[in-house]
Amino acid sequence: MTEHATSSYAELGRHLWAVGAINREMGRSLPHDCPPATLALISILARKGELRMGGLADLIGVDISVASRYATHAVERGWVERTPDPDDKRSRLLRVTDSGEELLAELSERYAEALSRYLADWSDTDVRHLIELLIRLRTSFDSCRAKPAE
Amino acid sequence: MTEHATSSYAELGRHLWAVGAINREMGRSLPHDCPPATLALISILARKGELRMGGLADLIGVDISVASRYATHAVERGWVERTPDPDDKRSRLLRVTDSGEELLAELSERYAEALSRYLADWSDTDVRHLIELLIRLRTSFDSCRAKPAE
DNA sequence: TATTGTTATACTCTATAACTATA
DNA sequence: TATAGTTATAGAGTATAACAATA
Repeated sequence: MTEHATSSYAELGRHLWAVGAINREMGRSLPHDCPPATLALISILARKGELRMGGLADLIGVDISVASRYATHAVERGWVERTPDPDDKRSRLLRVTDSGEELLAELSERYAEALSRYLADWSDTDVRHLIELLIRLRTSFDSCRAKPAE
Repeated sequence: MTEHATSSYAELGRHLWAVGAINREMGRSLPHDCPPATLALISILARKGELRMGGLADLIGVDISVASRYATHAVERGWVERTPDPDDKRSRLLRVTDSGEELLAELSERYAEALSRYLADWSDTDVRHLIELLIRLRTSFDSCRAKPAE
C-alpha cells in the first residue's frame, strides 16, 4: 500500500474493532449452555475431523488453556469426545459426536437465520466478498505470526 | 440472498467471530493505560466533536454504563473533558482535549504501522473494500435495531 | 412518570503460571 | 530438558440493577 494511504489502516482497525459489538449481539441468541467459543470449537472440529488440543487452540485463536476449558465443557455435554492419540501419549484426539453434529446444525441454522434478517439487503456476492476478505485477513495474520523473525 | 445459500451466513458468522482473535492480538500493542475501548472512545469523539454519553455508547456499541466508566478513565488522564449540556442538565457533553488528540495521533500511527506489517501484501483497493463492507455491515445492524418492531 | 447518567455488583471471556505426564 | 495438556488464579471487558438528578 502506498505511504500516503497509511491512515486507512487505522480506519480499518476501528471497523474491525466494531465487529466485536456485532458478535456480542449475535451471541446473545445462543443458548446459555453453548457460548460462542464452544460453538466455534465444535464447528472447527466438525470441519477438520480429529484435532489435538494445540491445533484446535491455534484455529480458534485462543490460548491452549482456554481451548482446554471449552473442550472439557463440550465433552461434559456429550458434544465432543476424546480418544487417545496413538502417536503421543501426552495428547488426546478430539472429535465431534453425533450429538455435537446435531447441535451444530441446529445452532448454525438459527444463527444464519438471525444474521440473514440483519443482512436482508445483502446479495450473495456481497456476503461472499466479505467472507473472502475475512479469510484473507486471517491468513495474512497467521502467515505473519508463523515467521516472526523476518 | 437466495435460499440455498443460507449456510453462507453461518460461514460469515464464523469469520466475523474470528476477528476477535485479531483484535486481541492488535490490542496487545497498546499501552496498559489505554485499552482498545478507550482508544475507540477518543477516536469517535475526535471525529464527531461533542457527544453525550448515550450517543457515545451507541457509537461504541456498548452499554451506557460501560461507556461511562471508560469516559471517566479518559477524563482522569486528561484525554477527554466534560462540559455542561446547556439543553439538558442531566447530561454533559464530552470532547477530546489537545492531549487526547496527541495520544490518538500517536497510537493511531503505531497501530497502523503494526497492521500494515500484517497486511503487507494487501493493495489499497483490498483495504478499501474491506473497510466499505465492514461499514455496511455495521449500518445494516444499526438500521435493523432501530426498527425492531418490523 | 420517564429519562440521563453514575456506580456497585456480577458474569463472561481470556491469559498467566504452576503442575503432571510424556517425549 | 522440552513439550502437551490441565487446572487454579488473576485480569480484562461487559452487562444488569439500584440509584440520583433532571426532564
